[in-house]
Amino acid sequence: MTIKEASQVTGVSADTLRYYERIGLIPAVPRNESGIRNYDEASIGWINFIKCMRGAGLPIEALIEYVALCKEGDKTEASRKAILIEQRDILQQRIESLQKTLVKLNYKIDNYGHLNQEAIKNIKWNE
Amino acid sequence: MTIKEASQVTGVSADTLRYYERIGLIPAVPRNESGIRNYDEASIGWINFIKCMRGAGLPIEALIEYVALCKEGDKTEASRKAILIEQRDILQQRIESLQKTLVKLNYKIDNYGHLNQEAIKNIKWNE
DNA sequence: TCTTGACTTAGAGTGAACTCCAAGATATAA
DNA sequence: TTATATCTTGGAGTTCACTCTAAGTCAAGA
Repeated sequence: MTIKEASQVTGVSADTLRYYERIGLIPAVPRNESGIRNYDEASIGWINFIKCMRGAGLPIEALIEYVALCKEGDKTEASRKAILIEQRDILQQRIESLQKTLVKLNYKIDNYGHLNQEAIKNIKWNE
Repeated sequence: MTIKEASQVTGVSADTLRYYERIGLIPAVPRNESGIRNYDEASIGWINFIKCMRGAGLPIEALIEYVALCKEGDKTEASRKAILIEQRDILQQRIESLQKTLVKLNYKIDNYGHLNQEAIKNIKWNE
């Protein structure tokens, strides 16, 4: 699969695919004799995984480290798992924080236009 | 309250406070005779609101528009509410998407180190 | 054989959101 | 009054995560 096809399949631009590979955010993609990338199932799987993780806001740094550990083989399994757990916990906290903001926003919306502007003023945005 | 105190109270740097005011992300802060900012309760409330919204990923553009409408008075109430509703809906979708990612991440973590690597490979990251 | 189009690399450019800086005004303490 | 600290502005600089460009290679079709 060429980089163009891989881009279409994953929805990640060819430029970004090259960039991700360059910085180690996805493992090296297999090449043909003339050095042209030939994306296989595993490559596509990596791209989709990374796309999903980036979409959830996981830091590029953590993902690069994760990919690097994967390349080193089975002995890094524990460290890899630890990275995922750490990032999972951060994501969980982030979701909880967003949910609190959603509640406040809903409260503000529900009270809009009513005469109880006092209620809105009492929302504590910093908490 | 000086800009330094406002910065300490809200956790937003003085530079960022000036920047936010400059681009209209918070309404003009009252000044004393010599032009120095004197943050009052309302200013602090605005900063905390904006900080909360930005923390939840609401776009600066939408918030600038919201603030501008607020300045125009009661007649813009409906448009303001519409902005909040639109952004609330986006936030809700974002939370749902993050929750799906969290589930996948948990699944991957739970199966780490077990012999069922097949299970992990079957996670569909693009969906 | 020539053209077309897709690929390669290294490196420059971009936009968002700050963050810092210079030069000058003002305020407080010794 | 002098020193120190904090404020002001406009504008330059920084970082991140791409995104684009230039110069060149390579493969397929007319």
